[in-house]
Amino acid sequence: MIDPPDQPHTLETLTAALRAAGIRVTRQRAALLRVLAQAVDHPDAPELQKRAEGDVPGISLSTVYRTLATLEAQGVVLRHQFDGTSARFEPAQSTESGHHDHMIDVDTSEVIEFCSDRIEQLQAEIAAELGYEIVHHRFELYVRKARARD
Amino acid sequence: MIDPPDQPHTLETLTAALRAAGIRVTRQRAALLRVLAQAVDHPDAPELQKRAEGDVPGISLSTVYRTLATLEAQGVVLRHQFDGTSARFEPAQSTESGHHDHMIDVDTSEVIEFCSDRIEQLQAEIAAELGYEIVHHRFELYVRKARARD
DNA sequence: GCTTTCTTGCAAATCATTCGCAACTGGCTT
DNA sequence: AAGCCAGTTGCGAATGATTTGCAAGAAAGC
Repeated sequence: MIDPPDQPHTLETLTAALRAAGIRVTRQRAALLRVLAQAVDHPDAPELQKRAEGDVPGISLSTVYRTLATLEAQGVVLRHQFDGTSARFEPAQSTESGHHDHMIDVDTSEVIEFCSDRIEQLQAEIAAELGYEIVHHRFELYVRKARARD
Repeated sequence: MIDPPDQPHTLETLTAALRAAGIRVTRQRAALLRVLAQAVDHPDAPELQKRAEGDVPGISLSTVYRTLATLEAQGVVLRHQFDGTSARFEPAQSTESGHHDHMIDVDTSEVIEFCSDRIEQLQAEIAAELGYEIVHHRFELYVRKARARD
């Protein structure tokens, strides 16, 4: 797991950190890092492949999956498995400003991020009360745009 | 969707309700209903098949899956897709006494149910605040038994 | 009891993801 | 700058849970 940097990860600090972790920064990995850093949404593997093709024509889907697994293991990306869709990924750096959870618009599949300290607190209490400690959690709201009230 | 009964569903009221909904209560479906009603855990499809074999030797896995899909559509069972495991099922009737969420012991895969009104309330607020209404949600805590403190 | 329609069991198909393997390439070494 | 070599890639095949096509079988109404 790569240590949190003093400054937000840039592509440079990040590749350096990866190299330091004994992970080669190949063209395909660099491309995926860039594509992930630029993503404002939550793309899945085929979508990331498509976006990386600009940098590395012919990058294979297996490489995308393998790289994502590697980056996930390094704590650089987060994998989300929302209901009924393939896995979606986001850079962990977007989490640095605090943990967030997700709302999924069931009509559009759009993903909306939100934070709630109270949820975080509440779940820790619940676990503690039952004699457990939290390893990780999953909190997803499947939602639909509220109808303007009549 | 089958209406909530005046009394808790028995196998009888349930099969009657299903028949009324135009769904034939075959031997395999009856067996699965019974097995689900008796389950205190959260079995997956192959496990349900195994348990139903007592009543219906040779019941096929596809039938189990198909039946579970049918019962889910009727609101009779709930399907849970926890991380890294196959889907697990539970009778919806165990939800009648109020909604519950799940803690999954990452060491044992054991599923522990818990209720929290505050969570329910909180998530409704969060969604409303962002202009959405909740269709359903997913709240799972992946936990580990707390080490007795030294 | 008979018929119609819904169900079943089987095997084959899906679908996202992973894996084996031979060819290739970062990046340290000299 | 050239070489080495373990870590990586691309390909295609394998995986594993779940779904589906189809012909044979069985609920429930008549």
